[in-house]
Amino acid sequence: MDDIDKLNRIIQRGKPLQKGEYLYRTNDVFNAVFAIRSGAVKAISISEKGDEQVMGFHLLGEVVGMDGLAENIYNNSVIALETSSVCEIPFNRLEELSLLIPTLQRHFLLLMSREIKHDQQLIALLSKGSAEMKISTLLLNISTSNGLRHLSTNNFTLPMSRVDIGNFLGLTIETVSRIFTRLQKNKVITIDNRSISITDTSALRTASSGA
Amino acid sequence: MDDIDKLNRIIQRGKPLQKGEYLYRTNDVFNAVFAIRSGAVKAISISEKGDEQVMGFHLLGEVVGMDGLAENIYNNSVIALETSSVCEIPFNRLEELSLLIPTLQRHFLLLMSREIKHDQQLIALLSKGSAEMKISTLLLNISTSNGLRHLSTNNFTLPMSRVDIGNFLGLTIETVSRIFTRLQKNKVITIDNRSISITDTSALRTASSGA
DNA sequence: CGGAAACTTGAGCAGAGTCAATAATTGTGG
DNA sequence: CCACAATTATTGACTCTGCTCAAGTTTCCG
Repeated sequence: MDDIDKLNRIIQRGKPLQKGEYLYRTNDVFNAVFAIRSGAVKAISISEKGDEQVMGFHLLGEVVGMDGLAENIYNNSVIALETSSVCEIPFNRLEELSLLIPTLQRHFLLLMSREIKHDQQLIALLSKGSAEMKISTLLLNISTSNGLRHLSTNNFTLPMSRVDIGNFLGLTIETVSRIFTRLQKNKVITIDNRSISITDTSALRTASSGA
Repeated sequence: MDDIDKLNRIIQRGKPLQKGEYLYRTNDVFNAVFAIRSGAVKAISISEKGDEQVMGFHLLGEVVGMDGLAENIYNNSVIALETSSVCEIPFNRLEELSLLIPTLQRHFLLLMSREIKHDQQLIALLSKGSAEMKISTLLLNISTSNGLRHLSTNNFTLPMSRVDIGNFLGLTIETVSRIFTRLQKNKVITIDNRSISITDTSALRTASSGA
């Protein structure tokens, strides 16, 4: 794994971001992508009318910043939801490197197309899903992501507020809250503020695909 | 423009697709992207439950098939909405070529990131928008796309059915129909089956951003 | 021409939004 | 470390947008 070695040499470990700090902002010049090493961030875009749209949450292990690649400026802003540390991967140096490591090109294409796939799943969810389906799916996604990083799939703390969840899924905070209490009443989850336990995964899975 | 020359040499002009014919299907092996030369197509994906989700419409001048690039199989299926002709751009030969034409690499990244941007606008629309906003936005998008190709921005024929529109925007066909008649009553558009005239563009723009 | 598919329109209903009041949690300065 | 303010979350009553069900009309196409 010599390639990994070379890669490691150009990665910069940045200082941790505090909650609410920006990793980058819309229209900043694109010069790096970032890997989340700990914590969690949200990506947002601002509409012409000035209101915020949450485009996604990114947890430990995920890579953000690809959205700036083509036009050389970031399309979204990314904000820390909690204290988070990120690795900066400078892109100009990465481009030099891709000449040496042909697989790297392909790797980037893969990252981008994964993003497209992810966005499209979200489109399907937003287009068809009830409030309960949306929230159940979000919980399952976080659970799955945790699984990949060897964290607990059944007990975790939500890094984002109800406002962010509602904004992301196209729901009001009241509805988000009501769905959480409903899922709890139905013994699918246990939730206390932001700490959540999935008590019946298969029921949650059923709910996420339209009871 | 020698590059364009080289490009032209590897493009294949295929036979026209008839309405309802597939350009490619989900899980087909990826080997080309396609430029729409005339007509219109829709991209769809099928959920686990077997129902169809319209992921987008692609009109004259657009490029489809990028969704297969990373994993070497197409994520979506693409179907002709009307008789359409497409150019096939074989990817393996394009890859050889990118070595000769460095700008081509960048061009592909641009196409992909444009797709991401587009998807994200759709996410914002689906997440926040009322039925009227959704439909107005769709009409404006078609109008704009026509403008780019030097077609009429104010009078055109919708290539897709109400079912497809509803499916795409997360609405029922009844709602689609009602919104059309409402926009007509408000003198924003004139619509007769699939032929549509935008009579008050600024009103339509207002409607699209939330009256 | 006739049947199927696509579209429109209406009446009633339900899921999610709005408005409003309260409770819990977090953060801050004394 | 406590008290108070600010933020965040819950819950209830009511409203409204968009869905369902149903009937009728128009368009398409063999």
